[in-house]
This record gives sequence, C-alpha cells and structure tokens, in this order.
Amino acid sequence: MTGTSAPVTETHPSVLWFRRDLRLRDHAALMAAAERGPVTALFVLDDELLSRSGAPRTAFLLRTLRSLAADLEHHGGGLVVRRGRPEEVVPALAREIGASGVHISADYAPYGARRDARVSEALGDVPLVPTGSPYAVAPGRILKGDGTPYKVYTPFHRAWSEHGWRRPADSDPSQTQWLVVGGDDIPDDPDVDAQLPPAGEAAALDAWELFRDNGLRRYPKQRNRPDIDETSRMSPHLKLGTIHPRTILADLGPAHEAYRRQICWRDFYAQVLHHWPSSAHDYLKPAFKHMQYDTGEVAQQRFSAWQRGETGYPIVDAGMRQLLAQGWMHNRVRMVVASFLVKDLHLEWTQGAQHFMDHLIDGDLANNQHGWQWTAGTGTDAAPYFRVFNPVAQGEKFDPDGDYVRRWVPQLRDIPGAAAHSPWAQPQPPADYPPPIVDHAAERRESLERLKAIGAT
DNA sequence: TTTTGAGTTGTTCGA
DNA sequence: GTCGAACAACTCAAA
Repeated sequence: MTGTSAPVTETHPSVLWFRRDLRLRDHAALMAAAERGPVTALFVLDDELLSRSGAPRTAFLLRTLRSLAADLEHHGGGLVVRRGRPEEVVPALAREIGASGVHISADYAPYGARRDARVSEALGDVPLVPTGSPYAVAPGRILKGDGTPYKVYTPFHRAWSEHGWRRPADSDPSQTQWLVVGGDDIPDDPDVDAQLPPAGEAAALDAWELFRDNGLRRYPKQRNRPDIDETSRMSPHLKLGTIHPRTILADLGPAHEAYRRQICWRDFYAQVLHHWPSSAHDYLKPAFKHMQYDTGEVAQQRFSAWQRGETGYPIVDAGMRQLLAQGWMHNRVRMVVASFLVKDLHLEWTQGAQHFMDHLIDGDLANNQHGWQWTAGTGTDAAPYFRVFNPVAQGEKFDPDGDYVRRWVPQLRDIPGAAAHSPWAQPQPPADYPPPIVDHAAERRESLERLKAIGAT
C-alpha cells in the first residue's frame, strides 16, 4: 500500500437521468455515476416532448421504458419515472436524495440542448455531468482544418474514419448500487394500429446479432430492395439508445464499409443540426423558400391521399401504408415517397417531414429533417435539382417482382410481376385502386420549371 | 488569396 | 436493348 490514491470512504448518491440512452450496457454516463456511489435511475415524461411524438413513437418509447424498468429491477434497482417539466422534476429528485450530481449522456439536438441548459441552471450547485453521447463521435468533435464544421458528407466521412471512436464502455449494472425512490407509473400505450417491433435493450441486441450474422454480408447488394427487406432495422433502437453505435461499429470489419457509412451519416446529420439548429425547420438553402409551392384545397387533398397511400402510384402507396402499419418504412421507399411529395405534388418538405415524425418509431429530428432536405434539394450536400425520382422506374428497379407493392397494396394482388407498378396499363385495372392523382411526367417538367425560376433570382 | 476538383441514392433522350 | 451525354450552377474542401 503506497497511499498514492486517496481512499474512498465517503460515497454520494447521484441521479442518472435517462433520455435517448435507454440501455444499461455500453453506457458511459452510467459508469460515471456508478463510480461515485449509489445511483437513482430517472426518466422524465416531458409533456412538451410527448406532445410532438405520434402515437406509434410514443408507444414504442413506453414499451422501451417498461423494458428498461424490468432490466433495472433484475439488477436490484428500478426506474423512477416522473412526469413534468425537467427543470422542475430533475432538481426536485436531486434534492430528495441529496445527489452530488446528475449524470446524463449529452443531447445535441436543439430542444434537448436548450432543456439541458435550463436544467443545469435550475440545479444550482449540483452539477449536470454529461458523459458520452448517442453518437460514435460527438457533434463538434470533427472540424475542418480551419476550425469550422463540415457541410459535405464525403470529406466528413474521411475525417470521421481517421478520427476513430472509443471502444464500447464497460458499464456493469449488476455492480451498480441502485437507489430507488417513489415515482409515477409508466402510462398505458396510446391506441396504435401499427405492428411495432420488440422494444428494449435485449431486443436491440437480438436484432443486431441477427442482422450481423445474416443480413450484413448481403447488405451492400440488397440494402435497396424493399421486397427483400434485409436492412438492419436498427434505427428505432439507435433513436432511443437501446444500443449504442459503438457497440455496432465494434462488430464491423473492413468488408462492412457500406453499413459503416450509414452509421457515419447519422453522426454527420447530427453535427449538421447541432451547428445549424434552424435547419430543423428552415430551408438550409434560403432560395427555396421563395419557390412556388401548391396550396389550397386540391393540394390538401393530394397531401391527404399521399398520407393514406392512395396516390395511384403503387410504390408510393405501399411505402405510405407500410409507414402506417409498422411505424417504419424502407429507406429506399422513403426517398421515393419524399420525392413524390416534393417534386410531383409541389408541397413543402416540412409537411412530409412532419407526417414522418408523427408515424416513424425511429423519428429522429436530425436524420428525418435532413433526409427530407436532401430529397428536396435544399439541404447540406443535397441532391441536384434535376434528380427527380420516377415512381414507376424506382419500383421496377428495386422491387423487380412487385412483391413489395403487392404486400402492402392488396388491391394489386392479381397483377403479376413488375406490371404491378403500373396498374393503369392493365387491360382491366383493379376497380378498387385509384388512378394516379397526378401525371408524373408532367409534374416532373413543372417541378424543373419552378426550380429554374428560383435559380434566376 | 486563389485555384482546382469534387459532390449518396436519377432520368431522359438520342445514337 | 444498351450506352453515354445532358441536365446548371454553386458551394465546399483543401492545396
């Protein structure tokens, strides 16, 4: 015994405030909290956040919370759930247990960052301690040589790959001393028609291992095939943090670059939103604000048809119906339906983005808003203006046998093969399926005209 | 400061 | 049926 390290004779309880990190493994903030003494696990039901969350996403969150609570109980603890404003609830609990600190994983999204600043102030002398983030590399860590953030993906990806990331954190819930106090009940799920996937950390790890050992090998070739549907389905888990991207990256080898790039996209868009918070609702390229968009009753009817999956374009309708049925949509199809809303219906991307956020269980502000801005051609590193998806060609290319559209649009069941992508060309089109609400070729030309008009300004 | 090369995911048209 | 070019101009990143 040399006495170089001070013996820890005194321990202080602390609060571990869960937000988008609803797991116990690979959890840096949990480690930081646990090494100081007993830990009270808290989740705040924040009405301001819940009011922005559609029923499927809320249901998936509540199921995830129940799973986390059960996991904590399994390790001799429990999840303290309290409803209210975080700047009131968190300091109240901290006082109640005499916390020496409140530990969090940092949140870089606009609302979360403002909320955390308010909470930190309300906590007074009790520090709000961020450890780790929901990303492989936290926003703000990767900058260009001149100290400013990247706006283009490819150089960001290069820098991100060179920067590297930490190994998964070694958090151990069974070695943590949990301190449980009273709280509110987790509310019942809202009514949801959608078939949601299993929620919680164990489900996330199961889903990851299943994909890693099966679909990952074929991912580069098949990721664009909604009919085969061998994507990883990790997005809802990454959204809620039931798995950390580092856990995933640690399993990837040199052959898995295509999938690793997707993880990098998530980091990229998080840092774009972090550095340009207004891009959550504003056109990143301001000229697009002045483009002519359709409004009025016909536009609203078309928007409604798009939402319900009754546009008469099978790949669009299949995607929109999958969204309603599963709270999820294949990524290739997300681009197709987004392009249709923006370029064929001439509606603003924000309208479509809102519908996505209402229904997607993986609805993540950074990914969603910037995915839409990319399609609309208004975002960072966006698609060139002339890139207009043809819904028939996309269907024939990525759903070559028509299996995807027949799965989600049963009215097409009697049209075999790729012909299902153009039912109007059938000798006898199905009577219970609508004809196209707009003519794609004409609307494509119209879109290019309107884009040209703002190019002149 | 200036210059240069490059930029996730597409479609259409004409040879 | 296949193939290459055109579809613009601009901004970004880096030397």
